[in-house]
Amino acid sequence: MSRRFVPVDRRILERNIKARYHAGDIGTEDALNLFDELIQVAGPSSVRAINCLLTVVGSDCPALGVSLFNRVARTKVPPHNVTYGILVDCCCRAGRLDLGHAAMGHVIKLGFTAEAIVNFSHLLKAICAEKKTSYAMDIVLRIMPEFNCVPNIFSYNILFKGLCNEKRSQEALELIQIMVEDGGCCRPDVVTYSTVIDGLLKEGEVDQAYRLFSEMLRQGVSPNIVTCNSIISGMCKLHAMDKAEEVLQQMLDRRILPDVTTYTSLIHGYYSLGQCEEVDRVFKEMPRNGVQPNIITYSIQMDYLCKNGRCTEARKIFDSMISLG
DNA sequence: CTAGGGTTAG
Repeated sequence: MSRRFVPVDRRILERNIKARYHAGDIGTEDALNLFDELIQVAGPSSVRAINCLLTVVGSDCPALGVSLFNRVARTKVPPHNVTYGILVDCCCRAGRLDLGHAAMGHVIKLGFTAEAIVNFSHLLKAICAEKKTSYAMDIVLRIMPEFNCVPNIFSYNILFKGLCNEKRSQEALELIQIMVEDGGCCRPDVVTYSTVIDGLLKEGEVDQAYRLFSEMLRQGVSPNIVTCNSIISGMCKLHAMDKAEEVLQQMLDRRILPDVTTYTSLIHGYYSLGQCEEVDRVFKEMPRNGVQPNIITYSIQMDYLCKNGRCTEARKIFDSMISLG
């Protein structure tokens, strides 16, 4: 019998699993049943179908994903690097960073490291979540290169998020400068800048945040609606309304249409400064850009009115909301 | 088949 002979049953099952996975048509229960079925007849060709099933189960219940992996390990199906990637993610999300490290140990032993960039990302994210970003930085800057695994922008962006979460946005700024000056393949992108600008604003550094936003534009990195809303919201919370308006203007210049979140942030900011004329101006501007207030916008408005002895006006808005549905 | 950022209130 040819070694490349794959039993028909197995092949049909594998093909069926992959097709259903790509159609988004496998729930956790289905995946468990299919796994039981497949594992009976599984061979080396089954690993991709197994990866699909592990992904489904693991994203719903990481601990169950780990136990399925252990069942795979007892068969004659050698896991791929990707299988280990799914495993690392399951371990980390199950709160078992120790097992995540152990799984990476297997990846290293099996010589998968050069292609294990995503596996490292899962681990880095979990390490940063434990506020051990310095350790994550050591992995990115020293350990990964030692294993010929070249860190990419994802690796760095995980570090940036970790630094900002630890209120170390100054170090994040320095790292951005190093990446820009290096001019290599790993330049800061929209996620990098958005993350660090957000971190600076959460530390109250309006001027630095605004400077970094300008730097981002100068570097030719385009913001998106999500980026802008984050910046505008942060600036409004710090009562830097002039800066928030400048960012709004930059949005309009770049044909990024403000949405209800953008305007609601501005309205909240102006109310908190007691600048009702500005609030009125924003309310008038919204429909001109095709944006309607939502329940949050009205709640902010009613909150302000009630706290300033204008309950009758608030009541009118409340009633109008009902008639607006 | 596995990876990164964010937003409006109370």
